[in-house]
Amino acid sequence: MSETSERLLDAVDEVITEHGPSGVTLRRVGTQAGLSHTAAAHYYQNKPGLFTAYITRAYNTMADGIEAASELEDPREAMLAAADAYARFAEAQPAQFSVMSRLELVNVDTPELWQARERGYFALAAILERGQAASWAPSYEVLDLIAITWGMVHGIVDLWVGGPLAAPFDGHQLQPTLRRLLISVLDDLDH
Amino acid sequence: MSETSERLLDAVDEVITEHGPSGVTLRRVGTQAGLSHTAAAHYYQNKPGLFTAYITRAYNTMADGIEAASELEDPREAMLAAADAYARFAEAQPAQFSVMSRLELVNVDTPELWQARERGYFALAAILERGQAASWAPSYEVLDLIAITWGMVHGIVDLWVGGPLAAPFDGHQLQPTLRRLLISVLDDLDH
DNA sequence: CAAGAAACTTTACTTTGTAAAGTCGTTTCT
DNA sequence: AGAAACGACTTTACAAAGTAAAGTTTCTTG
Repeated sequence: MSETSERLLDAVDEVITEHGPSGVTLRRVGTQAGLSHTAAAHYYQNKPGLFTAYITRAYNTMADGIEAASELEDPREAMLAAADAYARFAEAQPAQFSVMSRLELVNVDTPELWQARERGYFALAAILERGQAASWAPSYEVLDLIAITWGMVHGIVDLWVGGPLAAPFDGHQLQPTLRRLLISVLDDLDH
Repeated sequence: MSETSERLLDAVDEVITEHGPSGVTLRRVGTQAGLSHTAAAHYYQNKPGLFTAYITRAYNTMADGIEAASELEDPREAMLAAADAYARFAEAQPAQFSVMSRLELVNVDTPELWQARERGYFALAAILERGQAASWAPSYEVLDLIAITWGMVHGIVDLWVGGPLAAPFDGHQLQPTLRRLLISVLDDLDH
């Protein structure tokens, strides 16, 4: 990863922020980075290649936060911290969050991308496995716990950020609300 | 809604299925519908206009399913049926589901679109209000219940359809899995 | 039956993605 | 040291796509 190729990914951020995800053009990205209109294609082959790199970096950034959370000893606290990290990332990097799930923009057969996506999954699975070993919610399969918690966290964040949940929750803040809801569900799961 | 304008929206479906969401071009849609390459622009002004109409129709179709479910007497059964409808729609109309949340593709200031999006929300809210009135999960605010259940359903479906949950749940089917998980959570919420 | 409107198509122009070849400074080989 | 090769881009060129504007044909309506 050279200096310049990183700068191009930063330029994608700026272009998305200014013109929205579909306002991203290779030419604009190049210009934004202070380079020629073909610089992005030079480094990343083509537009899918650029998005693949951009989204892979986003997943890795997000996974950093989740992995950091997973280092907390208490699995319950780790889970809440992971959800916090998720919500914080979505709000801090809306440009990135808004395109992370857009598989049609990327080259789907890129190992680095899948690896980056898996990091968050594995970190979460580790937290829940520890929680289960510590007799927290022992009656559930780990896989089911992942689906419930991750699904809920992702779903609420996704429906909140520009989605149909934004209006009814107007005036509330995502992060504390998500935390409160997750605590409720975790408490209920744990009996 | 004339015959022809509907046919153009069907053509969008076919083009997405064949070329993916970013393979949608006005020219292709026109050709696919057996018309000229500017026909879609003629009916819907421009590309965002076409997507706005397409996505609005998708939300309405989905809302039909949820509203039908909400007519079941038992609120718990209605909730499960609504989740079923959600998952069934996502699997039956992957082309539509894959672009429904892509706000950047549409004209966001289109009342019909927001109306269509709200229909599902209101139907769900009605189910949960009835559930609460019937002393089902009475300790929760309706808004929180919506966030938890809808968030979980949407999140799982979204992470499942082409997302990172697809791999670990390989071999399972979305609809029964979702139903099972939702039942668990509803049972736990209801104590 | 004439006048206009509806339902498109044709033409034309601009933006964008991308291939291919070019430039220019730095490294490596002999 | 001088030539060859390479890296890091830029320039040029072209086809696909969005869209504005004007044209054509067919249906309505007075």
